[in-house]
Amino acid sequence: MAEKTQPRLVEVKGRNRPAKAVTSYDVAHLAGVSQSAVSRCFKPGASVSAKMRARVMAAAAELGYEPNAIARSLITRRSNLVAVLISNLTNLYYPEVLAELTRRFTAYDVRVLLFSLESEADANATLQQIWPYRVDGVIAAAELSPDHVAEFEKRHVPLVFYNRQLNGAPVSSVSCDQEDGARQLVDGLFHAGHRRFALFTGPRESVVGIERKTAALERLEELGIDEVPVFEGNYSYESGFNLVSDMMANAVSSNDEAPVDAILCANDVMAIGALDALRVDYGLTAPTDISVVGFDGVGPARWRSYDLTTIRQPVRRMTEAAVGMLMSMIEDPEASHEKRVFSGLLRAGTSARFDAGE
Amino acid sequence: MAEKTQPRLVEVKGRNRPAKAVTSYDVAHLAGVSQSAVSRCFKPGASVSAKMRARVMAAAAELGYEPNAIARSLITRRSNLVAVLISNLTNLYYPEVLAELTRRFTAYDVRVLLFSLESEADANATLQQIWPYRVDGVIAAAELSPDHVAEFEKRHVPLVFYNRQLNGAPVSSVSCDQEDGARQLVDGLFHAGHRRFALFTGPRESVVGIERKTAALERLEELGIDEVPVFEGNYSYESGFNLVSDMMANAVSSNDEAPVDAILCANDVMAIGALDALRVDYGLTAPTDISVVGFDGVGPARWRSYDLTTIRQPVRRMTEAAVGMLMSMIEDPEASHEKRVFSGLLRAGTSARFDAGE
DNA sequence: CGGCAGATTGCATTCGAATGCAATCTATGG
DNA sequence: CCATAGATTGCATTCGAATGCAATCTGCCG
Repeated sequence: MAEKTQPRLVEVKGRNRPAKAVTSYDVAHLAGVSQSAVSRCFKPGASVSAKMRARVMAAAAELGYEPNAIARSLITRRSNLVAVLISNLTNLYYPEVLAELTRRFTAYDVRVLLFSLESEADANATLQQIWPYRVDGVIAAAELSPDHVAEFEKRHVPLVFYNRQLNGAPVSSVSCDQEDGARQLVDGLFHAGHRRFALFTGPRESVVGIERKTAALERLEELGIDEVPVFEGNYSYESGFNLVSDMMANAVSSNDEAPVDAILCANDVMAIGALDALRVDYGLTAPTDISVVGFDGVGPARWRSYDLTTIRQPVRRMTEAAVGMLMSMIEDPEASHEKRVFSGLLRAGTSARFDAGE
Repeated sequence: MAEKTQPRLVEVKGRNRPAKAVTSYDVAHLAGVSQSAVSRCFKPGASVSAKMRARVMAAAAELGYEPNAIARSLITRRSNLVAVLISNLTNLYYPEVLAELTRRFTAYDVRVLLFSLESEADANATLQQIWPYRVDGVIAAAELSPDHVAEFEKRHVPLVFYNRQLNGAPVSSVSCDQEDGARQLVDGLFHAGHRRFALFTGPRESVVGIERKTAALERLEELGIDEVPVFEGNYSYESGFNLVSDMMANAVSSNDEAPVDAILCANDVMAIGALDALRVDYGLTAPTDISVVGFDGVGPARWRSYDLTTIRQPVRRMTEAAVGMLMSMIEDPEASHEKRVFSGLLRAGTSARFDAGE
């Protein structure tokens, strides 16, 4: 019966030619069945007799057959690929997120295409690279413009933002409650007696940074504290380090002590930079002389030299939510959008005098 | 002339159906040309008249056409995808490598499929996920067994190891000269007068770790120093931290001072952990009381609390080499294998008394 | 104006797997 | 032993772009 299939398979694909990969036709030929049978054997839940399955699998194993995902994607219109956009990978916070995301997508048998954006301008170029691959969905831990988001709509590509928003726009997102976190930090510092605050913010364009900053300032105002000096950084160690001297220079005059007693940093790495500058350049140590808090809960926040008081983002739960949300949007494109916001967990380290409870 | 093309395009693909993406047929139809013409317009260097190109591009723009990379890959047998395998992403060293790799591949118009392996056992499963996608090549910053490598050979998938080897096996690789780095560190410490060394190694299975350790021990022996206590860690901060007490407990008795005067750590993060433990638990600070050196040159090594003396891996050059090597293997599958080894650069911090020599 | 080389264009086929439909097989019941 | 419903299987087509080949067009020269 094997003779029924076309001979070209045998002739053209000897073991001497440029090494074409094994196809379902090859397997079918060897097993003496049709190509569709082979295809069905590799599709869960398809109608195949035990005998057939055994023959086909034996042949497939013998030839080392692997279904071609490219061909499959073409016909099924499902690539089983998702794109993950990350704005700047060297930010200590993202590797953990990325690792979790890939792990979870793998569980769904979905592959991750990684794109690392260096700037807003990259977004355009990156999207152009994504569309041709017909990804099933996208997770964006990077800023996208409303126009970009509209493109997703138009192309019916599910999109889930990770820690980003697009103000009122109808998009799905998973994020950490930055405002709540900022309030927790402010409250704890306030209760512990701090009254002279300073803010080290993220870069002007960072939405997350703005949320943290705004919430902190609002809360401080509610507590009757105005006139909070704000210094703009860029999430880097150096910026946290350098802002300390800016802050000191900015101080009115008081030579006797630090001009502020608590610094709220936009992220952990800046807090770490600030702590170092305070100690190295000014001989001030936390929490005795001054309090410093961060945000994110990255690994180094737990290093003993810093032991930051910070808000730990629940990365596990957030990534689980993001992946789950994207997958269900892929399954059901009609589903409506959803925003899930997770509260951060306070991690009380020793970088600040802090009083969490009532 | 548009009437010449099949009408099904018009009928089936109205604007009401489940939203199929725009295809080259749609563009061809609108422009009144053949599908092949459209295809040629999107292929650099194809034979197309200016007039034709203009018409097609106009139609394509009007419809928002994006070539389908999946379909293209099927026929060209080139997916323009590469897989990057990374053994454990949360190791501080890898995010930088990963960011560089994606950046460079992007320049070649190649997309990166990311796989993060958590253990050796994952390698099998991961490879199974890779084959169906017919990636053009793979960069492995993870251990693979000879059997795995044989699979690459068999399937003619170019493979470049990043900081891994497979003893004598004929594979391409890019790596940092671990031995040389270890020697530089030993020499510098020795010249500065250190004589009582200890080693904090990476996990037993880590090839890189073994190289660093072996080279250090050999060099020490050449310098007449035997009996070097070796403690096994796992590259983590905690392991570096904890090994300090192991080391102290292991010391003969001398209560007066540290049992060793120089610790060679397998990577920066362990060195950082060690520095913290020494300071916090034993009141010893570097470089006065003891010297600690790391390896890699990750960002936190430059943080002022640590300011590590370490070997900085030339990540830029290494990733450039890896990407270039893989791309040329893809272009020319016949090319022979190549190993490129880059020397690390000594970064002299203040975590060690150190004399780099003439 | 005829002829010819080179440039363009279209036709038809191909890549490899999935799937609707029809044909065939199997098991069951009468 | 036959009919019939349900399970299997094969056939033929499809997904969307690339490309060898042949047909057509252009421009240039004599």
